[in-house]
Amino acid sequence: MNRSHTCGALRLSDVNTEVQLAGWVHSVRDKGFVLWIDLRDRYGVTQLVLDEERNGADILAKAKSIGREFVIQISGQVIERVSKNPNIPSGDIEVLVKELTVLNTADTPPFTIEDESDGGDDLRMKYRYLDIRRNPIKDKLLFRHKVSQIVRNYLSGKDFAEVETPYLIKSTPEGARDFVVPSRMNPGQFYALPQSPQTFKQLLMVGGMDRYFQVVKCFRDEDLRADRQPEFTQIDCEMTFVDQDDILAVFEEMLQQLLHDIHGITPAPFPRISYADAMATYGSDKPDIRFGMHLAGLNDLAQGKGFQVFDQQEWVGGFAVEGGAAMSRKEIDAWIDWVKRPQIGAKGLVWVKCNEDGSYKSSVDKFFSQEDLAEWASACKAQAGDLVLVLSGGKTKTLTQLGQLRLAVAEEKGLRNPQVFAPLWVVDFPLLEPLEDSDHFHAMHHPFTAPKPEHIQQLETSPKTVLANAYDLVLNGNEIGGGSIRIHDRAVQERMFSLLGFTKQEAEEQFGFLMDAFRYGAPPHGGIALGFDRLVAVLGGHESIRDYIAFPKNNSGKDVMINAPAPLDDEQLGELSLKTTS
RNA sequence: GGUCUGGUAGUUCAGUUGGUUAGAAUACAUGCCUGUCACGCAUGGGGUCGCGGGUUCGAGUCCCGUCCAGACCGCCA
Repeated sequence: MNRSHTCGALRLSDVNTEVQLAGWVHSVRDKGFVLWIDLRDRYGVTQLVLDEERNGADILAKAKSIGREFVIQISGQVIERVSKNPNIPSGDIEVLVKELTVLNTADTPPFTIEDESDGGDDLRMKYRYLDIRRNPIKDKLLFRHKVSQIVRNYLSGKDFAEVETPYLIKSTPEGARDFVVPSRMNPGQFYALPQSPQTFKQLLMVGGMDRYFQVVKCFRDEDLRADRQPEFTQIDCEMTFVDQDDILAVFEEMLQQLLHDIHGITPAPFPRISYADAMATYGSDKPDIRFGMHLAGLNDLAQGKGFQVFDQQEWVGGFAVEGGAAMSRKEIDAWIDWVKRPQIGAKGLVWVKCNEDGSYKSSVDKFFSQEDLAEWASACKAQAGDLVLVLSGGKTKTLTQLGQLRLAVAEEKGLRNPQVFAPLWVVDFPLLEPLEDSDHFHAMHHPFTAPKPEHIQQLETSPKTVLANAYDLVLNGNEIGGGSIRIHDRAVQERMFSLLGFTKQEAEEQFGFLMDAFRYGAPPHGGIALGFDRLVAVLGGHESIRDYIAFPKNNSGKDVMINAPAPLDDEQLGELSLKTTS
């Protein structure tokens, strides 16, 4: 069996060439006297032609019996088309079929194998192997390959070595829920699948690997979203003898390389903003900076004027929507309903229209003068014709709500253009988050993140104010990577575990291997992990990561094609000591 | 764990206030068609209205429960 060309290769310059092609029958157009077959493979579509005069009745009859998605092989001669099709690259030629072999028949597929398929998500996932024949999915998988090649080449060129770390490891209580694997040879004991290779890559640094990367599967047993899968891929990296700026420089250049090679863009040096500024200005630690609409605090201007709703709250703030004064009452009411949804949880929404004539019209005219409203508009940098939207409440919660409203308004106004790329670094994250109902803390990044050296002495005295050498890489409102300088000092790591509520014994049991390693000359090190699926999706201009994964799980963590997960039979359960045999 | 939306032909969907034999497009089958490429034309077959219960003279439509799918909240160091 052989083919001389792929189905995307032949052009006018190949006319008169004898060729062998193989592929799937995309469509058959039977015109009676003449019959065309669109033959498809990964590389494209080539039209085959058969008629009674040139091919004879036998082969024409054979071709008439062929259905969609049959796998066929033909040999024939490339000829120039009488009627050309400018819409496809091979549209100037067709292949006059001389021999035709049906390699395999096919049932009628459950959905059309077209760019705009009629198949719903569920059906497409069940027959994913058919879905992958469609250009949009095929192209996304090839795009993923391209991104991984650029990344691998870039990192290899920077002396990073790809090292594989184990998948069967130990469960730890910090972080997400673990997927666990029972050990047959060790009854009643379990491996866990890694949430990330974090400790192993640090041990590689202790081992002197100096620069490591891995394109690696990670596993988290948490509820899913459109951009979250139970198994997902990270570009995991770690470097020795570096500070934060060194790491940011390497991975800023990597994303620049990707944007350049993929989209022909050479972005300016990425802005760096602190976590505190990101929250204050954008109400998010992963701001979308493709557009303005910066948040502004309005406490000084809006409180103490007799409007009880504001006066009772910790914080009042808002932002300006360009041209928003033209919104109808109905449109504004829709936004009021939007912020009141339980997912957002605001009690209401105050609005101020900045009229073209310099006057103001608001939902709180009874309480505030034109001068008051002018000051709000000024604080939010609103111009005539803009609309100021204002929320109040607890500071953190209200900032988050405004941030969500900002994104939704931008989406509505078409400001979230997926072809525009706005990367930035968010830096200076707090090291610790206070836990409710506890004296202990939660690691904002993870327990191995180093405090800023100048903050180490206040770890115990003022833990909430300790900042970390931790950073996130953000692209278009998506967190596509995060990392930190790690702790490499045993004593500091012990203090960190203590703040997180580990007893000395628990820390020893969970992470003794790491603490031991720190006794034997652990070098300063740090790194980053990029969410590969999400990076590929955002670079590809899409929100959902599912179509960038060959065989994704659905919302319930199920693979509907192979029907996983599934029960085990009693014998297998017994072998794994998961069922007592009676 | 929670909120919301949906489930009707192989597929994507419509189906009014509860009322005759549940429709359209597409796919499929058959026939016709001298250059198609979303080919066209004609004809035809195709339905457990997710499942269970209830209200009613009568349920795709209303109510309750349940299953499945999707989006989101919680969760995701």
